[in-house]
Amino acid sequence: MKKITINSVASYAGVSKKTVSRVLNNEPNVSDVTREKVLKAFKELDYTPNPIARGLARNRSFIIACLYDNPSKSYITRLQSGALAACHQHGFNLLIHPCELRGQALLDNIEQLLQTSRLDGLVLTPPFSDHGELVAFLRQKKVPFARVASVKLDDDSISVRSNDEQGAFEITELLIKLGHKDIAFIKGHPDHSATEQRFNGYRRALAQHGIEYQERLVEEGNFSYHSGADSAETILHLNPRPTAVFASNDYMAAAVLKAATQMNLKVPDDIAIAGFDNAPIARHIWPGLTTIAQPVEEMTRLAVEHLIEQINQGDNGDEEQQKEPLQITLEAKLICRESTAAPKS
Amino acid sequence: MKKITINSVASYAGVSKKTVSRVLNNEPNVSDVTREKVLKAFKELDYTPNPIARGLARNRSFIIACLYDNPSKSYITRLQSGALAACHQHGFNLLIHPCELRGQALLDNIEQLLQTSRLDGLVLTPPFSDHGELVAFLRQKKVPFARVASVKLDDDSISVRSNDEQGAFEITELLIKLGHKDIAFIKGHPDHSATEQRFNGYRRALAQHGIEYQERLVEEGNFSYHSGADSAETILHLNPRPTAVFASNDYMAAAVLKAATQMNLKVPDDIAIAGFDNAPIARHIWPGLTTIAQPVEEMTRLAVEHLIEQINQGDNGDEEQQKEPLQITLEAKLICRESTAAPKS
DNA sequence: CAACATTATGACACCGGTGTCAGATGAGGA
DNA sequence: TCCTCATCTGACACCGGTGTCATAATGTTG
Repeated sequence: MKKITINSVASYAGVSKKTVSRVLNNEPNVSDVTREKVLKAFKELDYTPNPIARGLARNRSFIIACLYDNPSKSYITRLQSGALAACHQHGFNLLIHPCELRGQALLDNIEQLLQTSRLDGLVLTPPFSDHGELVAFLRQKKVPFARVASVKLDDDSISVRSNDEQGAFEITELLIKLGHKDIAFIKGHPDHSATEQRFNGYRRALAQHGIEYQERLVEEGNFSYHSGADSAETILHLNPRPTAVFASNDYMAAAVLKAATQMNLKVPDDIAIAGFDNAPIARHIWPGLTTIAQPVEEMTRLAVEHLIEQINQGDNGDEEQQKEPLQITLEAKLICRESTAAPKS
Repeated sequence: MKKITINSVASYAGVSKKTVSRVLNNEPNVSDVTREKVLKAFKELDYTPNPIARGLARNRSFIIACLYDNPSKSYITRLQSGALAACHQHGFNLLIHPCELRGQALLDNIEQLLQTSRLDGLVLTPPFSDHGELVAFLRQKKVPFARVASVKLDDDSISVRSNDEQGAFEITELLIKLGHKDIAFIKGHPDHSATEQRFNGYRRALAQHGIEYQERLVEEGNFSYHSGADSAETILHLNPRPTAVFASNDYMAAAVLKAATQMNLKVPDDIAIAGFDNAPIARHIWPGLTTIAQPVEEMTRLAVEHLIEQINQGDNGDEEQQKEPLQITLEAKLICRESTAAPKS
């Protein structure tokens, strides 16, 4: 089995390389007759262009990388799956780049990534979406990028997010309407902008319903199960104990649930628990967690979709066509399960 | 900032392209003086070779793909992380390729993947590790591949696994030693070879301890939480009810735990539960699941490591150096948590 | 010192595509 | 009929590396 190159096709169809290339790229100025001949040759020879050669000639790699550092495996795989969907649709491939670094080491690492793989673009996911230095660095290097779940919408880059603040508001409001007044809150990782957003939603709901904000009810977490367990330890021993806990994600909520169960507290009767993200664990435990579902795949898919668009347009002439800011906010959805109910007394 | 190519370096160092290339690839026949000059030029110009051009010239892409279809997100990310570690160490990049297809559609899909990305090699993870047609297809196409967690060790390909049969044996034996005799078993997905292995371990433990195998205690699952819930429904309503349930993975075990809790059964007192894989959920729920931990990252890392070795050697002459079969089995480890104890009565 | 082996280096073609530009072809207008 | 212009097409250089081979420089042997 010998390799089929553009030359084979050209001689088979009786035209020049360049004409084959024209057909390949849907360029204008090819007569219908010629086009048909070439397309026929494609079929009969079962030709597939070599993306590497094409990449060399066009100075493109058709590769996008997805940068992440997130404790939630389900979140990561959902990100990946959305990114892949968009990539495949446009003939791109996806490189995954988990990265725990921060500061200068992060920039060095990314620089190396850029150098060694000649990426066409980068998808930033939390907590990198709002990493100021990194964003500035990429801008300076003129590397196209898109941000998923970022908050700072004050510029012209591509950004797709869901409404964390609103989600947190709704879940807090739900608890309030059930009759809870002492609602503990566990914050997420300070690097993630969602952390602030969710906290803001919590406070807005309290304020709007005339409930006083109590600092004693707020714990610092970092989105990991472990941090949730630590926070739970503190919260569940408060006196008086809050009647509800809203954790900034489901892993931390699951940790609260486990701790409460170990203390023989009934959930939701003795203490109501709510999470965020609708991770698989939210429905794998008993009682299932009331939480907020975000369209993670869709967010990433859209981000990559627009990123590829930008890459492709930057490609053909016109230098800096300066699209208008492209910022999309999708809705998050409240999901009620068994972990929330009215307080017992 | 202009691009630094091999030509810039060559003229800067006052040598030819080819000599630069020689230094780049650590080829022999370069005098120390020349080598130093070139290395100095690398440093001063901050040169990084273009992997795409190199790929074109050598007909290599420096890309490996990881093929998977697994319901467990944590398993997937662990696979990825092991594969990435090995890839990065050798200057390769990793493409992820989740794939739900089977039969001819699967082969077509892989063929397309090969065509469009010009992979250098493929890592097969369950359930593809033991997919006969796929393996035959890859062999015929002479695409290097390595298998993770495969069972059929009857040939010369690279394969890294852990001892599922032994793990299942140990966990069953643990239950038996605690005093359980009626131990239910939930099978995994029939496509995964681990399914058979774990079942074999279960039966061997029963046999070895003189406990009669009861078909009524065995349910068909598919490794998903949902299938575990279905099986649990059946098992927990058996009469007489078994005193222990061993599910082929942690998700199904978690489903059993949830179902049992909903039925007001105490775990482990009324019913003991064991899982397999040591997924995060095993320690995120209460009571924590007794389970088997496998070195998933390490398995994949080793597989990729050897795959790259094979790719690199196939590269330089000598055609078909026919290494001896490379098959590695790592140990799995029993982890005891709170979900197992002696039967109550 | 001639004859030869070995090492070091560069010229040049090549990998498989794309960009540039000049020339061929055919339609429409004077 | 001749000229102009728009549409097609191919020759050729180029992307940034690697492989092949010839040749120059050096070392080894009889």
